[in-house]
Amino acid sequence: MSRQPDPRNQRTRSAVKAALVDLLASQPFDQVLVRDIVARAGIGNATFFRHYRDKAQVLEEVAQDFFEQASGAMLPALGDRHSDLGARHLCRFVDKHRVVYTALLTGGAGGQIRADFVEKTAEQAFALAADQPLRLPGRLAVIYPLSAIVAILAWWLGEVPETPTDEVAELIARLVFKPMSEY
Amino acid sequence: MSRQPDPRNQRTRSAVKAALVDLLASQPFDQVLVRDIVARAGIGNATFFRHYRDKAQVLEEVAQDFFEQASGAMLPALGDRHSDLGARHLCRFVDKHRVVYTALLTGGAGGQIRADFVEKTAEQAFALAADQPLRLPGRLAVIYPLSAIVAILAWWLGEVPETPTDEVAELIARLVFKPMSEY
DNA sequence: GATTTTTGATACCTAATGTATCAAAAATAT
DNA sequence: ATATTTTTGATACATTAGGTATCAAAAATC
Repeated sequence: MSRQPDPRNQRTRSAVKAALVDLLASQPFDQVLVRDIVARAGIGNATFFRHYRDKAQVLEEVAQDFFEQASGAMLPALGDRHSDLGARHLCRFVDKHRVVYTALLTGGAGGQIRADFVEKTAEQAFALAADQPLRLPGRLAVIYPLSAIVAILAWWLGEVPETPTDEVAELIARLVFKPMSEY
Repeated sequence: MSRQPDPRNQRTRSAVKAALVDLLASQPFDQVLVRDIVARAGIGNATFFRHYRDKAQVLEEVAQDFFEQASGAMLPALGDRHSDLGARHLCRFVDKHRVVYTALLTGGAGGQIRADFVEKTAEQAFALAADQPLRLPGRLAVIYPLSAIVAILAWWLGEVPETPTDEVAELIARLVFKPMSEY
C-alpha cells in the first residue's frame, strides 16, 4: 500500500528552495554555502542532504519551478504571428513574479542560470515547434530568440527595473521577433 | 635597478592557462580542481598559488587574453555602418582561434564565461560608443548585441561547427545589426 | 662562479562537503 | 487514543579540496 506523501517532506523542500532564492538575491551561487541554506531554512544539516544531493540540485529545482512557468509564457511568443502579444504576455508574467526572476536572472549566479534556462527551454521549444517551418537553421531558431530575450529581461530587471513592462515587450518584439519573421 | 622578467614566470603562467583551457573543453569550470590544473600543467601545488589567488583568476586571465582580441574584432561591428564587414571580420577571427573559443564558449563553463565576457566587453564598448548616439536605451545598446552575438557564436562552434564562416557572419548581420540600425 | 629567484615536494592547516547515529517530534494507521 | 512509522534536528565525524609553510634543488641573473 503506497503511503500518502508526508507533509514534512514538502515543507522542507519548500523551505530549502525559498532560502536559496533569498540568498541568491545578494550573492553569487557558488558563494552560497550549504550551511547558509540550512540556517536560513531553519532545518538541520543532515535533513538537507536527505532531500538534495548538493546545492546545485536545489538550484536546478528552483529554476525549473519558475522557468517552467516562464516557458509557458514564452513559447507562444516564438510562434510566427501574435508575437507582439506573446512578448507582452511574457513581460507581464515576469513582472508579476519579479522578485524571484530578479534573483534568478540578475543574481551572481546569473550566467549559469540563464544558460541553463536557455538550454532547457530550447529543448521544449524545439520539440513544440517541430511542425511549423523554422526560418533559422537548426536549433538556432530557438536558441537565438531565447538568448536575446533573456538578455533583455536581465537588463530590465537588473539595471532599469522601473522601465514600463509594455515598453520592454515592445523592445523584444521589435528587436527579436520582427527580424526573425522577416528573415 | 628593475630586474628583467624571469622566464620561468611566464612559462609557469602559460602552462597553467593552457592546462585550464584543456580541462574546460571536457568539464564545467566549477568541477575543475586546482589539483587537476597543476597536474596537467606539470607544476607543483605551491607554485600555482604563488601565481594565482584561485582558479577563477586563471579563468579571468585566460578569458581576458582571448576576449580582448575578440573585442577588438567585435567593437567596430557595433558601430553604425560597415556592420556587415564587422561581422565578417569577427567571425573570421573566431574561426582562426577556433580551438580556444570552442573551449571557452561551449565548454561546461560556458554560461558563466559568456556572461563575464558580455559584461566586460560591454564596459569597453559602452565607453567607446560614448560619442555616437545610441539607438537603444542605456547599456542595452551594447548588452543586447553582445549577448546575441555570443549566443550565435556558441551555437556555431558547439552545434554546427562546419557552417561556413561567412554564413555565420551573414546571420549576425541580419539578425542583430540590421534590426538595431533600423530601430 | 656567486647570488638571487623560482620551483617542486612534502607536510600541514582550514573550511566546506557530505555521512552516521539516535533520541524526539510529527504524521499516519489502527 | 494509542501504537507504529517516518522525518527531523543535533551532534559528531569522515572526506575532500583549498590554501599555506618550509626547504633543498634548479634555474636565471649578476
